[in-house]
Amino acid sequence: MSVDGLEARWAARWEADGCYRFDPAGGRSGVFAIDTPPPTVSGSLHVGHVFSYTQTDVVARFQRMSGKRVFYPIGFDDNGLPTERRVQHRYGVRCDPSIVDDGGFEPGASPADPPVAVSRPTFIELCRRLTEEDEAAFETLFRRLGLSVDWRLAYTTIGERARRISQRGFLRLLADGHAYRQEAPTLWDVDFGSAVAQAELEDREIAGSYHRLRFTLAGDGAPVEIETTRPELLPACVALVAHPDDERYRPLFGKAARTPLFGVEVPVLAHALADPEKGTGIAMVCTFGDLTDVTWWRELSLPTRTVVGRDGRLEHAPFGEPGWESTDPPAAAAAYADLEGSTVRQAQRRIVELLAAAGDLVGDPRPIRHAVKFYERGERPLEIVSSRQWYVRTIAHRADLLDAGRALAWHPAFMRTRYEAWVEGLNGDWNISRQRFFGVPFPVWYPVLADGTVDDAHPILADGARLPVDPSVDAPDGYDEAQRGVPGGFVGDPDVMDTWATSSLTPQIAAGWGEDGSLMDAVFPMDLRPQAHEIIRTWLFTTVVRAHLSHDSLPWSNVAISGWILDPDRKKMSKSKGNVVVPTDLLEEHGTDAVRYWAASARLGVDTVFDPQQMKIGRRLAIKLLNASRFILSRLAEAEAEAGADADADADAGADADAGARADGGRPPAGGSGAGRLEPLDEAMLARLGEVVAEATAALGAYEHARALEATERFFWAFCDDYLELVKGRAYEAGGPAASARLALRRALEVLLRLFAPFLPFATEEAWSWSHDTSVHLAPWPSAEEATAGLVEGDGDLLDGVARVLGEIRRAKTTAKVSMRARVRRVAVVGPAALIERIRLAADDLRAAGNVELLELDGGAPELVVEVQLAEPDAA
RNA sequence: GGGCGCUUAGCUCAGCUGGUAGAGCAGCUCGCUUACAACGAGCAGGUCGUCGGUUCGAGUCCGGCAGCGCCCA
Repeated sequence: MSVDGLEARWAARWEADGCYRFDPAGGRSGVFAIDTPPPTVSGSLHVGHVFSYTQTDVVARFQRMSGKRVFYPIGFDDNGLPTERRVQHRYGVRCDPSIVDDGGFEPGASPADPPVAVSRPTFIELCRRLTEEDEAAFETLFRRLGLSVDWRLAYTTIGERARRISQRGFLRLLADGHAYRQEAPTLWDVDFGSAVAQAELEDREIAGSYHRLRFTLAGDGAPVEIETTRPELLPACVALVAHPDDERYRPLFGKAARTPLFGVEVPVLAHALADPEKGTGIAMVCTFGDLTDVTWWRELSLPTRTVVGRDGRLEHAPFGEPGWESTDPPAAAAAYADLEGSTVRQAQRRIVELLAAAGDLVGDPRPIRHAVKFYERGERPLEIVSSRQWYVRTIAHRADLLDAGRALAWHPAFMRTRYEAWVEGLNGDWNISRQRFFGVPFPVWYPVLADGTVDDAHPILADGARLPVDPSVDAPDGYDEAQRGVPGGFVGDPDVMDTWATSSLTPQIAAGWGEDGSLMDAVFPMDLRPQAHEIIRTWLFTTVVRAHLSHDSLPWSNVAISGWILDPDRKKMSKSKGNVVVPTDLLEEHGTDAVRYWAASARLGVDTVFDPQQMKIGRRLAIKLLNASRFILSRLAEAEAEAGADADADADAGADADAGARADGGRPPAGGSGAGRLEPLDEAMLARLGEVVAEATAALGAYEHARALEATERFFWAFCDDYLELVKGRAYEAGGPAASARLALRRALEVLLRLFAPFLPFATEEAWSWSHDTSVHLAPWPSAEEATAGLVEGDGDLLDGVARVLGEIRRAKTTAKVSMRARVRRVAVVGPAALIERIRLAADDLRAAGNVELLELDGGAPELVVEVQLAEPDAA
């Protein structure tokens, strides 16, 4: 038997039959809704996708078989910066929003070099073109993987519906007072030219230097020395701060100090965040060097003197004018003239020279390594600039968000800690605007006043019926396009939303919140969010925020956190490390069920080593399942053929071809001619099977799919190795004992195929199809009672005892280096009376399976001891 | 610096509420047996990271330490 080729055949069949279509009719309680992660399509296909999406699919299939109507949509995350970067590299273009109409761009065979500037609409069109290609690749992979998603429910995060729902969601936040626009210090990546949110930060250790600078007190000219890693921000200095308990500086609080070079008088203030251990214990506050500066600036109500522009260069600073007062304006202006226009790095070198020349640099700069904030995709340290941005309130809801985290069921539970640490560490509201292009625009315009200035305070909001709108192309109601940018007219908000501002609405987008035919009532809040742990602070957190603010509920009741894939050196697999494995090759080589087996063997939250060996085991399991199924069914068919249409009890089971698809499947044998009750060994096997069903069902219900698979697999191998061998002979015969074996085999097969179905959808479907017309994936999940129905006793220990004796017989044969088929003259078994009596009930099967002539059972010993005496080898 | 997780056979991992260590793979030996040689049977292999505590009893519970990974500063 081969498992190759099953994928294409069954995937096509499932699609044609609409096997996994969601049925919206009926109540919420009958639905299991999954908020599937939309993969970032500009990223590469990755084994990680195969891994985590399989784990979710196992849950979906289990819930579907358990009678739920499974809402299992899929999306593709295509908006945002990763796509922009890919487009830039792929085609050799860059977006210049000042270009009005360039008539499009036809990419050549290779990227244009140097890059061609294109208009915003052209750039967006290129983004769409590329994401369509990417999405097709993902769809192919996911279909090949056998994900039981309803493809009719697919969405993209830049698609029209996602844009409309994002904009509608934004307008609703605004109406409810949960969103606002404000000029504020903003984390800024100078290369990308965009704001960055707290969630997108990462700390990196880089080299820097402490520079000791000499300030002077305004009154007596006494020196005050501070240390800074960013001397180039000296012209932006607005205060000095020391710890309130620091005796060295207490006398200075309230006095003014004068900056070197620029002669700007700044107050000396007290603040608890000043670290007496750091440097000289007194720090300069600049607008803005880091997030602590922002805190000081805000809490001490300091003025703003910005010098770093959005391009990362020092912009004009009008020393001598209001806000830039100096004791010596010409000298300040002269010093600054040397810095203006240069990058922060250049400015740092230059100002150190100036300070040294002026004698205000104390000693040499002292090299250190320190943690600096970077945008996670960026290459230069972030700057903090003052800019106008849209924010969503999070700080005000911190307590509620913590409660929400506690109300969520986390799998595994310890992952909640990540969420709580994040929420507790929030230091500002969520900045949702980005100065980029390929994203969802804000549905907002601003009036242009008569004097030509933009009236930011009175935004013009889009009407809900017009969504989605693009304010860079569409004119607001009551205006026409000719009024764009002219006095008395309007301008569009130039920004787009943070990609998480859209992704935080994936449940609402999938459910069509506010759309015609909305599924919200049927599927929201959803049951499950599967995702990886590194995006707890972004995707999970923002989704919780949106559901809380707009629906006053959790977005889902459960979250399943998958682990990472590690390479054999225990490093996270990633493209940059060059250690990724192409998943389509993997599926081709091992087969889908095999790869799924590997993925499903891993528990949630546990990082897992990429292990082709494990896939080989899965492949063997799938093949074994096909072989065992074929064997059992062939026995049944043969027996039926021989029995003809007579009253053999087996006819009952044989005719009951769809037992598994019926709620009352697996009935006990009717009182036919031969079978009053099942044989004790058959009952024992079914009793054990019942235990396995209970264990697997409980495990899957608790999101412990690996445990369910392990239990099922362990039973299955024992079933094949021992039970099947024991009853093989009997199943051929006629009469009650044979009928009992056949019924037990059929019932076990029916149950086993369904237990394996979520894990090995292709092999189980194939085997199931040999005796059913309907899909195993729509068959009811087996119950323990189904396995044990009608059992009189059902003593699992019997099976174990018999298996132990059989094992001893095998051991003897292996030790003697003879075939398993070799005859055994005598087997003497002693042991506890109760156990011996159980084994006696299966003595015939044991003799047949071991080819034993004489089986002696004696119940007078405390421990089970088996003595095996082989027959003389045949002369032949 | 604070926190979370992990550490069990050569490898990858199970061991849930404490009761004499498990699986698969790899290794070794054997067997073509009428479901399966892409298979089957068997053997061997571990002082459960370390130190201490609780307990009649600890891989399991508690604390310290070490290593690895991650999260947050």
